Amino acid sequence: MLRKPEEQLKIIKKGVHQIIDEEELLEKLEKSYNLQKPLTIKLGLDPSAPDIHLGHAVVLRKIKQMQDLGHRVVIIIGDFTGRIGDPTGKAKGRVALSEEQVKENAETYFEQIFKVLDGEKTTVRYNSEWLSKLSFEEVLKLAATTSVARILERDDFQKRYNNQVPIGIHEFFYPLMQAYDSVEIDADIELGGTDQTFNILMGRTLQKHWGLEKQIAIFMPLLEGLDGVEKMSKSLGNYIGVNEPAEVMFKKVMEIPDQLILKYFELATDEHPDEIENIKRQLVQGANPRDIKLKLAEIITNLYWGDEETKRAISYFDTAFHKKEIPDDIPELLIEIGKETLLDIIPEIVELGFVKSKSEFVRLLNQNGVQLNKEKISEDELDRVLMNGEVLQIGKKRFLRLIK
RNA sequence: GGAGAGGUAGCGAAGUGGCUAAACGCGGCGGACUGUAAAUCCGCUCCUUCGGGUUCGGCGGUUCGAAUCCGUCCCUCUCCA
Repeated sequence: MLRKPEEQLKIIKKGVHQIIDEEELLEKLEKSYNLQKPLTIKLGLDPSAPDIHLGHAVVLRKIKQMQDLGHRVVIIIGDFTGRIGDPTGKAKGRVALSEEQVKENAETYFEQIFKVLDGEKTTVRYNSEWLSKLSFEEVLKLAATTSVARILERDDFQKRYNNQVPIGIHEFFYPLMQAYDSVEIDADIELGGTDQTFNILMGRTLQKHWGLEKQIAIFMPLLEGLDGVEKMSKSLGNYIGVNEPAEVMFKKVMEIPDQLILKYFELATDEHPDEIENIKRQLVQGANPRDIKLKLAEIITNLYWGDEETKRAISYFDTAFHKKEIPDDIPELLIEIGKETLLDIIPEIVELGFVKSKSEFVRLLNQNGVQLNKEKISEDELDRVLMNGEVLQIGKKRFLRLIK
């Protein structure tokens, strides 16, 4: 049933940034093959930010490949870690999540994750199950496995320390708690982005301490977001969410900087390496990156939304941005009788989130950023009575159809 | 416990009684250009019924007037014990 260890290794290695340690991995694969016993892959999730984006998906895709090789995944919902705060320190004093919120977030996660992973080969655990039961004595034992100097090696701590940004003592336990999860489930492999280096390696240290076989650490490259510089993250707003509507996803892929096209092919699609080589050649030979990007956007959108939705997204993109016409499939606003001018509906479009505030609307208007039926309008046209089906547009991408 | 330095818009950072809704940079948004991207240029970036209203860690005070002065509280950093 399982493929030969060497073959497995080859598949696993594709696209990864680093494996610690490759020889150990081969040994594990051999053992697993000989006993016909799948390996346990650990995937830890923070329950506070339930939006999965293409950056997360890089890791998920790799895990899926291993599932296809017959291995099993244990998802660990970090409900306990999530309850005490945020290790990045960005959201200080974050409110503790209630049990229900955690459950709710977890559900949202699953809905997204299983767009990539195989649910049949996945187990879900909550780390409060074991972490909340540790005694102070056991916590001390945990803490004694490392030193302050070692803990401060962690990138995030180091940065904050140098920038004189506070670090809570309890935050030192984050890596330890996460690492302890590996002990608890006796993980064979843990995957993560390179930003997880410290935490994942800590898992190895702890497992050794507890007399277990050390887990293999597999690091995936970080995927840059739409800005092309920072890693994709929700808080930076440069992300492409797997749950975003097909049209949005398509458009966002089209917005990535050209230099990232190949990286996206490598990390965000399941294209064969030969095909990626082929694309690289085309680019070098001077193909218009736009066309390559169109293909990329199509492949990615299709992975999450399927053929039909993807077709719709393509045609939306083509009309709205290429031909610069008004697409069919846009949000609508029902106009109440008696409030039939643009001026009248301003409060409602603010309410809708179409514009942030009335002032912003006025500003946009003065900047030639507002169009009605593809014609720029000015302040003194605000009191014209609107007709059924007219389309209000802001900038290049915001459309609203007015219905009577 | 002691000494010192700080807390200003999404972020970084000026501003030490009125000319400050608050310089400048980044980010974001709109326009031009384009390939939809990048680069570049221009504009905008608290809310508003356009009269005004609410902002500079919190609260209270001084003053005709406070981000700026005083009191108090909270928070952060550094050094010492």
